[in-house]
Amino acid sequence: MASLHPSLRSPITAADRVLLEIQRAIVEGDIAPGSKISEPELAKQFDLSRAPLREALARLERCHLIERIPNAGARVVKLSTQGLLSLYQLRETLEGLACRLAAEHMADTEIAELRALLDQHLNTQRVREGESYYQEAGDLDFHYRVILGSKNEYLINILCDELYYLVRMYRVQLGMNGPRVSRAFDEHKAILNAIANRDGELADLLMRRHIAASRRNIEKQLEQTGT
Amino acid sequence: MASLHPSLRSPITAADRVLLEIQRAIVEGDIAPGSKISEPELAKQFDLSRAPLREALARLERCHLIERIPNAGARVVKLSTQGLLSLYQLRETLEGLACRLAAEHMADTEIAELRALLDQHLNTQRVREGESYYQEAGDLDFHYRVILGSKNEYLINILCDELYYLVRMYRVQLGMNGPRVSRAFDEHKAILNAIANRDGELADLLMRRHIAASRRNIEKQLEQTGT
DNA sequence: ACAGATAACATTGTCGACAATAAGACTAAA
DNA sequence: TTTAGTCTTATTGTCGACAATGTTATCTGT
Repeated sequence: MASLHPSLRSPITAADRVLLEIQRAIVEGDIAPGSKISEPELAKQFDLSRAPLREALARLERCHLIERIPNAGARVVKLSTQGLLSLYQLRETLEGLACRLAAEHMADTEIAELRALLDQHLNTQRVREGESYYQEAGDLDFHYRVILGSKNEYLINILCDELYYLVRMYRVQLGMNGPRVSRAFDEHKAILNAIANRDGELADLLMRRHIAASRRNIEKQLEQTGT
Repeated sequence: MASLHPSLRSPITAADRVLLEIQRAIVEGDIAPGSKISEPELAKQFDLSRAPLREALARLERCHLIERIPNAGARVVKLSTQGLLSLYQLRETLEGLACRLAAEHMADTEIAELRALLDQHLNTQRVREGESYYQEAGDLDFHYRVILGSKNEYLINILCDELYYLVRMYRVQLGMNGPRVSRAFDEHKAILNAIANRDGELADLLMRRHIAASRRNIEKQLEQTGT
């Protein structure tokens, strides 16, 4: 694979650590959208030199969390309805493809594991109803596994390493919760069944619908908050 | 847009220059696939320090031309049938989407310009029959404009900045030529017509077929050469 | 002779300082 | 008062050196 998630790579460098911290801070809104990134300031804050920090910034740019202008500096991205639309448009298509490929390429054992995962999520959902953290983690886990099941390295890279964090940022800052939660589980189940039946076309369709529904949900939140 | 092509950005830095040079060298095979990238060596070769070089390497990794392992170094990617398949699988879907969006979002003037471009290519094709360089440039130009016409920043970024160079590497090193050249023009024309008719669905379908045909063509070359 | 440990080497990661560029403040003229 | 220009300041880009890690060759013991 071109680039693995830092936490999954053997040697963890200083740049990796600061990357994860800043990534989290941006995604969760601790660093405000649109705010300027100051290299000296951040370097002092994390107590390291600018070299590993710049490495981290390069990767943050790669996953669309910041925008850099040469000789001018970097800014945290601003969320927008247009951006959300573009992002989810892409996700629909890409994860749809991932589903179709997963239906072709996932091993039976992988499918069984995925089914076990869903059952497990269903339980935790019942126990901790309304707590969006577990729900979100479970949802991401499901999507992750399907994407990995596609066995297409470029597709995996784009979805998991480049688009994922931005998707999460929209969800965290705009709130993915409410009645959609329970429905999402049913949709996951249906997708899994399609994959298990090796029906790539149906899996594709269901995943696209699933994401479209998710998009509409967030869009609603965005309009309430105001651009 | 998250990241523009270096040559299109106002301030051109040393890292940009060396990036373009190495990029070209890798794509055209001057630096052999699979060979190790030595930072000190390249720095000496291009007569600059390792800092801008590492910046360039980070971007090369981003467009999948090299693979880096922390503390171990970077290697130029190796071409493979599997890689080609994965890449074109993705391209089919993504450029199909781009076409559908282009049919929705391109301005009439843009469509007119694209038509003019195609006519122009037809002429140069007749004049310089068989010279694949112009053909390739023209083909890329067409695809570029359609992608830009989608008006989806993430889609544009992925296709133009991340996947493009690798696509070109396969084409350059394996040779896209022969009878496919003339047929490609007709396919471009058909795609353009669909876009002009605002028939996104058809444009999507035609583009996917167009790329699938292109893939089969290269695949054939790859099998002849041997893995 | 072969396997494992060890040491010498090379390469990458990180650091602090300097140079080049852009942003902002201040002055001066209309 | 506004605006254009200049100058100051701060930030980014680049550099050379050091530290940490990976790799390779050597040495030792069986």
